[in-house]
Amino acid sequence: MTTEDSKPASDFIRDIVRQDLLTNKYDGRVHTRFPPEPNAYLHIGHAKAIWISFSIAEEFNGLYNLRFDDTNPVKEEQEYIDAIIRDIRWLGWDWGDRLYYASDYFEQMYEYAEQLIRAGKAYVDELSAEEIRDYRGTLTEPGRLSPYRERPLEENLALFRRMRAGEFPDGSRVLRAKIDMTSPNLNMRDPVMYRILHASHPRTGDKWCIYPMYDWAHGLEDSIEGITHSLCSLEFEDHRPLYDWFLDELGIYHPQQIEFARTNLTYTMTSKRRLLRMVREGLVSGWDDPRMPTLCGLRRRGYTPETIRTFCQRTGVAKTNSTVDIAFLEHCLREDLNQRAQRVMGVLRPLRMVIDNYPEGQVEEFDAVNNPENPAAGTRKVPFSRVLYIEQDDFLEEAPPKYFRLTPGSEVRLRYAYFVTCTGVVKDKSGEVIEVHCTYDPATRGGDAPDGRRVKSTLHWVSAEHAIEAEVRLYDHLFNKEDPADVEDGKDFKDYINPDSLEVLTSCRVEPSLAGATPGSRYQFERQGYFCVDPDSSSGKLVFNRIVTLRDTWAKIQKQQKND
RNA sequence: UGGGGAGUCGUCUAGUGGUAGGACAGCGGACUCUGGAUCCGUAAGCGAAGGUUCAAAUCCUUCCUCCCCAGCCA
Repeated sequence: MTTEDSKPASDFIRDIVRQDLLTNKYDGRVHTRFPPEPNAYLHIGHAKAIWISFSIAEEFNGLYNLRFDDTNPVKEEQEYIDAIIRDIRWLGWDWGDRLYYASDYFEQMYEYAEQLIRAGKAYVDELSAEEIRDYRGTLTEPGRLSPYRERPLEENLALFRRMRAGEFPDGSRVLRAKIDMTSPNLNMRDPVMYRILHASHPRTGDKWCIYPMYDWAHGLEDSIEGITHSLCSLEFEDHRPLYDWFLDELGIYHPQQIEFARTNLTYTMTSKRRLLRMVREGLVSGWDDPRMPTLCGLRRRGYTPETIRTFCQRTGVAKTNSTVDIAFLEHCLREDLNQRAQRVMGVLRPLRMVIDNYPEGQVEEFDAVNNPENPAAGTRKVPFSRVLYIEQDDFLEEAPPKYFRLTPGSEVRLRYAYFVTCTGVVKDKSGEVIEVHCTYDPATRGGDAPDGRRVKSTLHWVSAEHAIEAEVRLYDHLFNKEDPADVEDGKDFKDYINPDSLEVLTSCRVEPSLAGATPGSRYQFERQGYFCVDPDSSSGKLVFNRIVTLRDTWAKIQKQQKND
C-alpha cells in the first residue's frame, strides 16, 4: 500500500480483539468473515465492511473467509457471485482457499433444526404469513401464541421432514423457534427458521425446497467455520440475542457478534434496491457505470484499490452513524493519483492557436517530465509546431480580475515550449472566437526567459498536426442532493439525479505519446485532472473517463466572483 | 407510549478524571514551468441541565435529539 497510513488503526473492535487475545478467549485465534448475499453488486459501503473484517484478521495474524450467504434463491444469482469475487480480489484481498457458501451447510443446518425440534425448541407453524404478522403483536403490545405451538415433538419432526420432502406448497408452513411471544425484542417472538421456497438455487439447484432464514443460518455458518469475531452492521444489534440463543440452545461453538456503523457518503446512494433500480431502469449504463458507487463502477472510473483502502482506514470504525463528505474520498484519490499518475497534455475543448512568427513546417520536440513526484518516471518527447490547440478556457477576450491566462496582448508560457503573446483573434459569424494568433519569443525556448521576465500562467497545448483525437467523458456526482436517500414526500430518489453527471466530449486532442494507451491506465492531464482509459476504447479511438478534477483554485475564484 | 443503539469543530475521528488533538471541507498567505503538488497560518466542537471532585468530554442523575426493529429479506 503506497498511500496507506503507517500507524495501525485502532478502534473499539480492535480493542475487543486485543482483549480477547489477552484472555485467550479463542485460543489466541482471530478469524473473521465477510458474508455477502449474492443479490447485487458490491459498493463502497461494502468495501468498508470488508476492510473492517479482513484488515483486523490480517493485523492480528488471523484468517478471514469470504462466505456467500446464499440462503434466498429467489434473489440470488451466479452473476453476482462472480462479480463479488472479482471486486474483492481487485481490492487486494486474498482469502486463500477459504471461499465458502452457506448453501454448503444446508444439510448440517437441517440436522441442527431437527435437534432443536427434538429439544422442544422449534415447531412447525401453519399460520399464514399474514396471520404470523398479526400474531406477532406490535412494538408496544405483546404477541400471541400460535395455535400450532404445542404440537407433539414427533408431529413437528414428521411435518418438518415432509416440508423438506416437498409435500407442501410455498407459504403453507414454516419452522419456528419457540422462544417468547411477549419479548420486547420482536426478533425473539418465535422467529421463523425455515420457509418453503420451491425455487432453484444457483448452487444447489432443486435439491432443497426449504431454505433457512438469516437469523437461523448466520450463527451456524459462523460456528461451523470457527469464526471468532462476527462483525456486522448496526441494524443487527437487535438480532444478537437471537444469534446467541440458537448457538446456546444447540450447545455448539459460539463466536461473538459485534456491530459497527456503516459508512455513508454524501451525494451517494448505496441502497442495493435503488442501485438495482437505476440499472434496471437504464438511469445508468450498468452496474459498472463510472458514476456508480459500486466497486466495479469505481474501478472503471479509475479509482485505485489503494485509494479505497486508505479511505476505509482513515474514516475509522465506530458505532455512530456517519456520512463522510465525498470530498474526503476525493482527497484520498488525488493524493494517491498525484503520486502515481503519469502527466500528459490533453486539450478537452480545443481552440486553434497559430504562432504567426513560427516557421511553417518546422517541428521541434520538447522534453516533458512524466511525473514531478517521481523523478524515476523520466521524461518523454512532445512535438511542437506552428499550429496548436489550447484549451478554450485558457483564452478570454475580456479578462476578469485575477484571470492570468491568455488574453489579447498578454504573454503566457506554453508548457515546456515557449512564451507566446496574443496578437489577435479570428471570429466566426456569430462572434465566437475560433482562432487565436500569437507570436513566440525564440529566446524562451524550453520555457524560460533569459532576461528573467516572468509570466503569470502556463498553458498546456498539443500540436494540431501531431495530436490524436479522443473522446473524454466528464463525470460529476450522480446526485445533486447531499443525502439522496432522504426522499421527501411525493418525490422519488430519481428526482435527485444530477442531470449534468455525465458530459461527453468527442473532439478532444491529446498528445501523441498516448497512442496505444491501454484500458485502465491512468494519467494526469496537466492542469485538468486525472483520467483513465475506458474499455470502450478501440485501436482507432481512445476514450477517457475523468476520474476526478485537480483542485481548482481558479474555479473557486470564479464562483466567488459570480456570487459577488 | 416497547426494546436496542448513538450523541466531541460544517464532516469524519482521537480522548478512557488532569492544557479538547488530527484529517477533510472553509478562510488567508508563501512557493511554483500544472491556478496541480508542497509549505505556513487561521477560524470552528464536548446535545442540555444538575450533581460528585482540587479537577469532568470522561463518573452519577434527569432531560433532549437522532438511528434501528412489527419480512416466510439479509
